[in-house]
Amino acid sequence: MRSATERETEERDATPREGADVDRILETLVYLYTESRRVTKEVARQHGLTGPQVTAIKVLENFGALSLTDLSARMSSTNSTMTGIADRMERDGLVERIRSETDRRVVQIALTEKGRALAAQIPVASMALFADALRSLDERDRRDLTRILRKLTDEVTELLRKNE
Amino acid sequence: MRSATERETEERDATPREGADVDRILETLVYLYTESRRVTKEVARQHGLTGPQVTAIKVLENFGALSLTDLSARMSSTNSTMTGIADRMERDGLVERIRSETDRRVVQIALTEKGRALAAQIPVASMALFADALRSLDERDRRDLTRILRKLTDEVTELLRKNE
DNA sequence: TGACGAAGTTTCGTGTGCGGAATATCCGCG
DNA sequence: CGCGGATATTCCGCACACGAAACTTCGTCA
Repeated sequence: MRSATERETEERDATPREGADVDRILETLVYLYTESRRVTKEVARQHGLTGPQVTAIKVLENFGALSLTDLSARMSSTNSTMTGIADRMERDGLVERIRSETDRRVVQIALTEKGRALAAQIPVASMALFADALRSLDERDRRDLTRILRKLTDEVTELLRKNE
Repeated sequence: MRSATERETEERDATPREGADVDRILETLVYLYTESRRVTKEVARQHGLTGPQVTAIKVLENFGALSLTDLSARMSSTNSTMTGIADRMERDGLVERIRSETDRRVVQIALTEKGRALAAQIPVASMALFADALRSLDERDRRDLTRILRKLTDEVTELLRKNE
């Protein structure tokens, strides 16, 4: 398969054709992730929020006020995206921006009373559907999954480091 | 932790505190998924495309012309989203819309010559980073992961069916 | 034939999501 | 002090992403 040019590094890929199960795994993950996000959004909407807003509100509830950079890192988002989310949450009176005294570049995002009250009403942080499904796994499966995900994370980190 | 109000339905959560590993797994999955999407987008950009456009082009290469509904289903997207993606790809001469003769409601999305040529140049369908990481797993881990994901999918399907 | 509900697509409004540029501030070094 | 590189946030333009509404066409049933 592939093509004729195979000069690249091929440390792995011992048996060809094995891409089939990789494709299957990917397709399944995309399905699970997409469907979970859809449900999360639906649940959030019942509280007048969006998906990312629920995530933000729960993160802030757990960790207290965070700088915009820390908050976006926690959410695997980017600063420019987080700015918009914070804007809309500030507009709706859920959070407030507090300029740091010690470092005036930094903006702390803090829950307002209204935000805190709303956070208390929402039981799950995010991806409720996925979390429910995970809870249905037995102890052994969950350990295996954790182990495999750690390997994947290490490999991804390695690949990212290598390419930049 | 949490708070004192615990009156809610607690069918599960037999042992409290076990939500910790679920949270960890979720966080890891979100990280892996997000980072992979970022890299995919980066790779796509080197061909003048976006992430979803690469996915679409490879799906169409594999399955031939598809109706907009079928294409969006394959991509775990929605019709309204797919309309926009198709618009931009049509604008760039990668695909063309062909009205079905038998059912004039249906629009077939088909690759143009330019689109087909571009598809041939792109080796991986999508989520290249994730796929690379998956390939680094040994046989046993991959089997375990497949097994666990199947359980998760069944559970998610069940939960979705139950709630609607 | 005509009404009518169902199915396929598009349109609209809003909210992410991202990279790159612009801005403001911090820090160390001379 | 003043300069330049690094860091934090915002701004801009574009591409998703989704639900609801509008529009066209289809199938059916009276």
